[in-house]
Amino acid sequence: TDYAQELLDGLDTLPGWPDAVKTMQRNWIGRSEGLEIRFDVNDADGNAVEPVSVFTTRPDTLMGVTFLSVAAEHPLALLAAQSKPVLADFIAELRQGGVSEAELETQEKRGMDTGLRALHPVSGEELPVYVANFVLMNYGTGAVMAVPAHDQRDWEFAKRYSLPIRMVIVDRGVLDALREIQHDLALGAGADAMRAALDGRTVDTFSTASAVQIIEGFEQRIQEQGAYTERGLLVNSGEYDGFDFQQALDALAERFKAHGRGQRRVNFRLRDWGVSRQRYWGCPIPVIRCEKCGDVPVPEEQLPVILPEDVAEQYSKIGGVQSPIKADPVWRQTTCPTCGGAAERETDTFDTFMESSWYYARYTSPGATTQVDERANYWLPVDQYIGGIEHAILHLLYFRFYHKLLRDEGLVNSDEPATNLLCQGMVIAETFYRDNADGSKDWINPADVELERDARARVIGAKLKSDGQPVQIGPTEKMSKSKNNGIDPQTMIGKYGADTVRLFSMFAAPPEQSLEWNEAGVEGMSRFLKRFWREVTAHAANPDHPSIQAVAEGHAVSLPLQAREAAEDGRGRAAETIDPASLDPDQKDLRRHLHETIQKVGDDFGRRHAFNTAIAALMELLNALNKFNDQSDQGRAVRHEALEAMVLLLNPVVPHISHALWQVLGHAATVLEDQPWPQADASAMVRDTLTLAVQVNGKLRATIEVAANASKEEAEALALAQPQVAHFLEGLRVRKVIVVPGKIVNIVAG
RNA sequence: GCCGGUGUGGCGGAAUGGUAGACGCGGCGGACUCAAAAUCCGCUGGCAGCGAUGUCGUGUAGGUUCGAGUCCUAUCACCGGUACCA
Repeated sequence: TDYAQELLDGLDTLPGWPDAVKTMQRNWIGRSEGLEIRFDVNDADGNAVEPVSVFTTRPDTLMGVTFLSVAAEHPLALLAAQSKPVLADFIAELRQGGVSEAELETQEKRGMDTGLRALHPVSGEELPVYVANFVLMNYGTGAVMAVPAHDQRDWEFAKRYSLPIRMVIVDRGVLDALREIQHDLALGAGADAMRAALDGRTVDTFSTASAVQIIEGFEQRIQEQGAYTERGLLVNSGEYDGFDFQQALDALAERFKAHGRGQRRVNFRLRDWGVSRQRYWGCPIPVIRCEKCGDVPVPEEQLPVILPEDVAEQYSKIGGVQSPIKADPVWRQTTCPTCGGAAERETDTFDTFMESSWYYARYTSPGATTQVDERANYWLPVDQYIGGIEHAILHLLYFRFYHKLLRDEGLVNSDEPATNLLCQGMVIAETFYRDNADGSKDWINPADVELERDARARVIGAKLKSDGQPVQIGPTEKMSKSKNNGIDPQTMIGKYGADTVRLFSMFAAPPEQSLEWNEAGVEGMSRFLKRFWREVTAHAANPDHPSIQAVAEGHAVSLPLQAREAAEDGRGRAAETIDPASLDPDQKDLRRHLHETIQKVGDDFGRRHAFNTAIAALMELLNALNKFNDQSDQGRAVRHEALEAMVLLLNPVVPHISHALWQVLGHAATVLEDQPWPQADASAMVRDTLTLAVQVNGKLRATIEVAANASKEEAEALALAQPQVAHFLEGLRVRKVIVVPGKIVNIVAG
């Protein structure tokens, strides 16, 4: 918690982290500002006992406090329980229950009166003190001031135990109504002071009767339907009437400071990290307990402390649910490193997050004899960290916290452990099963199942390949042994090759989404790579292809057969160069398509991390190349440029095939990885004409081709001249035409 | 409960306020083949229509906008986290 503020502020220095993760961490750290206020407390006989402090973010509701709630472990609860057995039983019962936040928050609100009475710090009124199951000892002070009119949880509690609900916050309309009544009263009584309360305004919006109605309606809603939790204006609060939130906060902070009864305070939801776990696996906490010397760290030369390995045997003796090293009477026995007397080892182990919090730093310093060495500062922070979104809070917060610890120990010199974070999804797959007679299920691997479809290609059933009998279709879920829906990547790699499997993994979904495994999809990727291979080798087999040069230079590269034959015929000649000015429209189109693809792939890989759309763009380009049968010199030159660029663009995803094809394209002497990343040529992307969508009242009615430099007026005139447009404008008057250059013409008519 | 996310054809998904369904899978039809596989070509959101085309359509209900899958409000379902699963 000492690092809470820094962990919060550090999030603003991480533009490369997903906003969802940063938002979750901010909420988890949960910084809130408010007041800590001390309430004096009397016992049932009216004698003063220890006072209680509460933390509140809503001091403006102070005059609406009708009781106090404390956690079951709170000292006041324990004090009251001493003389009240039924309360002691209740507290014991609450401690039995679950401790997780989800359990505490969803269970029914329950409580019990302690019999103690807190004194309101402003009014002096006596307020009951309840033990409540929803108050947590480790947040704030373990005690809260309950304002049922303006806090929904307190409201539910008050309803259940018939405690008063006192309205002290209203919206502007209600306050005005209240003032109207006071104004009327003041006139009747002739009291100038009341007139002053109106801030000099003349209020005649309300009659007294309607004002009463407004106030009663507001109050009734609170009493019957639930708390009003918005910030508003204070009423029923004596000298603070009419104040807004900030005024009330400032006034009360001042007042309590003067009386030594409270102060402004920043509170964090974040709790300290309890690093011990009562279980066997995990690193033993290297501490020895000595009756004489207390807790003594295990000396460095005795590290690491090794877990016993005969636990299976031990376990059968122990039974039950205890950690084997806790139950083992022998393992713990040792001697005290300080006094040499008999002592016992700590039997708790570390939370496994202890190791996952700094492994990345240790990885920079293999073989180091200290935790990390100077290599850490060369490599860190991590440029690109990748992990599942399920780690958004715990691991990724411990990770950041630990880095700051390492920094404060002088082991690293950066503030944050990773510059960029990508949260990837899980791999999921379909599930299939058969019901057994005893109600259990036999899960069947998707690879053994064949799907049945109706005429519309919808899946209507599934059957086991081996016996042809039907199986049930289950949900698509995270791959697991228990659901038998796992696919061994090695089997897939053996069948289709590593490139194909990688390509599918990148294509099936954006990385942050879950990826649905589907063998037919993998086959599709295999088809794409085969088509690409054929496209390149067919191009290379052309007698005019530059790869011939490679053989001529004596490089014994493994060219595809056709290319090799062409090469050995000695028919090679130098590559044609592209003359952009002499390209025909189809050649220009292909070249523009190529350079637009280069731009898109670069952006998708580098900025958007949208590998799936980058691959889709390359598939489109291959489809275009496939239709491009131009065998002229310039046609081949354009194709050659496109194929080389595609090989380079695909290299990060399919390194093996692209490495081979790079050689096929005539680069026997160079390595693909040494080549610069392709750059889009702006001049190749220039368009002569653009296609605009034409809408009438927001609905698409036609498309038009306009010159790239056409004016808005020209586009508008052409749009209005379309027969389809005229048809839909019949009987209507054109009111407005919106032209968005390069995109759309929208005709608004009515 | 609270915090974060997701919801689009038969399926995975695309669309960075401007032509919804790119690309892939599946399906249908055709070519090649003695045949099958592989490969290639064409079609493929629903409804109506021979067709041109029209119309509906992005969980649900509203709203903002000339224009909304995209922004806002409410709501439903599902997924992740909720501090001892890691």
